[in-house]
Amino acid sequence: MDLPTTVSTRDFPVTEVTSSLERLTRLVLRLTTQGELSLTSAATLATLSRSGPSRLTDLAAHEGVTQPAMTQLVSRLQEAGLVARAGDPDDRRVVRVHITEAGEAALAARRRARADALTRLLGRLGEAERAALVAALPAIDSLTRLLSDERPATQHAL
Amino acid sequence: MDLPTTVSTRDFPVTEVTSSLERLTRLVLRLTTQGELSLTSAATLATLSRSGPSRLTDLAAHEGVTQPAMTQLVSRLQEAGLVARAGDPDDRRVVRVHITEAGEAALAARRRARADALTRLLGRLGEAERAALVAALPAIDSLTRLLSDERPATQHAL
DNA sequence: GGTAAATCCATAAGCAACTTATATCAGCGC
DNA sequence: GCGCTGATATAAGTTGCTTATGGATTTACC
Repeated sequence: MDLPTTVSTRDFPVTEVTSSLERLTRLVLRLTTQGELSLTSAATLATLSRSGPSRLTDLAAHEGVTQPAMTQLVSRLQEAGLVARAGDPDDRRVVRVHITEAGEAALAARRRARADALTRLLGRLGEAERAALVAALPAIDSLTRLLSDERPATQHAL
Repeated sequence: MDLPTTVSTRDFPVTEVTSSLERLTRLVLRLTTQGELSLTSAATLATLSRSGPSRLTDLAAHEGVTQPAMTQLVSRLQEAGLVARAGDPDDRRVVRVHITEAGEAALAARRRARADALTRLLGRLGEAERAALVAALPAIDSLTRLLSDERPATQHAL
């Protein structure tokens, strides 16, 4: 497969990218909403699994939600037995949240389910499309990074 | 830039694709929630603009939400003056929803804002990344199509 | 070292955007 | 003209956020 060797910002199909991204977003969203872990729940569990026990405020900042939202999310996860709260002996204001074994298991199960589903789908794409997808991953991650950097400052669409 | 010439399903980095897609989804979502049109609202307006007046049930099916959800969404959009309801003279059970001029304007404004924001972001990617993104668009659209085809049948993750 | 300010978390109230279950009303077959 | 189906509406409940505020504890300043 060949790519255009240069794609300037001028002739970039901005509208197409936007609508493709939105369609994809809505699908991922709808598929996620089927009674399993929400996107934010899963992301929070993943963060806890990767970074270890964290304070509520840090989690909220990391996942891009307000602190009350994270308090509620942690409460829900705690009720489900997926995380636990513990006081910090050094600073008794802070709550340290850590993932439980059940939480790790739920995270692993979710990852497995998603990987399976995606693998099945990918099998139905052509070679070229798979390759294109892999090649675009760095760009997608760059976009994500740019977006999350810009977000707090200027509130802009997309 | 060179791509791997073959990427089999076996060695495809499924986990990376999944997490990249989810990060991107959460960002698009959060950026969308800032008081403008919701994703579904915008999609509905776009459908109305493209396909003309439609019945509620058809709209609901097209956007993948339940009929009551669409009734409520249309009511909200109507209150905002972006759509209007009209009875069908031939079949007085049906309501035909059509977009208003204000609706078209809102849709255009949203598109412009998103295109601008995206253009700005894309300017900060490298040439290679932009090219990779363009090249991946067909694959992303194929994925979207596969997902929306499969969804009603098997309720699966991602 | 005692009060003021700042920081961390929780609670309250409200909202958006869904869901399921049910009601209403129009058309249609027999 | 009765009953079924089909199109929409209404009701009630849920999830996952939001802003505003309060209580507890640490930090900083005089």
